[in-house]
Amino acid sequence: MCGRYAIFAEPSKLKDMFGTENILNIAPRYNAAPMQDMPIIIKTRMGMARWGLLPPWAKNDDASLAVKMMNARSETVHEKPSFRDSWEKRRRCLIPVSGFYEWKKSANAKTKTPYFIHGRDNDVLALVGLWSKWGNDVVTYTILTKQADGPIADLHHRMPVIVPASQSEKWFGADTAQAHQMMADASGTSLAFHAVSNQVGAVKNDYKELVDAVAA
DNA sequence: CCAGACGTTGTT
DNA sequence: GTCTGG
DNA sequence: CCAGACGTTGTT
DNA sequence: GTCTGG
Repeated sequence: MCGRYAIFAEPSKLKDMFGTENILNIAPRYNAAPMQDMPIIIKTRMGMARWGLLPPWAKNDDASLAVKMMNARSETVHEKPSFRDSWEKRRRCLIPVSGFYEWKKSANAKTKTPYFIHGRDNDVLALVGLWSKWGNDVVTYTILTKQADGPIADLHHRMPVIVPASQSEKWFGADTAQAHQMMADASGTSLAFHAVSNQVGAVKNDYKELVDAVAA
């Protein structure tokens, strides 16, 4: 799945990659966590939104509800009450990430090791997601997931749905059947990963060395 | 009818 | 063990 | 996702 | 808001 990630690309590079009409002056992040405001792309605009989808019918700005919606299974997203509305109304987004983290438990489950997963060529990855608006100004999003393939299948059996940035227009223009097809076709074969410091576990830590390789 | 959930991953 | 905060 | 808290009364 | 469970 995807419960922590990094985005440290130059804002101008994101603008070029996704062809957005605006640019966001965002600081590099090495340890983005659910319930934080992060950049997302909706069609040709880039803006900030809070990670963890709060459904429009929520009675309050309910953090315990929203945080559970940080991921949505691509296979069943259309039928879940929490995501249905966003799915049917094509409230799609792309989440730019430099890479994301997964924790692998040891065989005896006593310890866990964090890994940083990134594109083999270190390009920014475009994760697909859905967004929702609650009230007048709470915009939230979720990251879609699917069965893992490629090198990281050894690490985890689920992974975020990743599409080439060049398919941005296709993603936003697709009907729901085509969108499902795009997600089914998404692959993790061009990913690579390495073990990183346990320091990434604490959300308060947010510095560039977190993505550096350490002995596993 | 009302009350309560509404999610994922991973582990058993 | 379970919930909350980040 | 992980880390860290998990409580009350009364006082300022 | 809508569905499920009781």
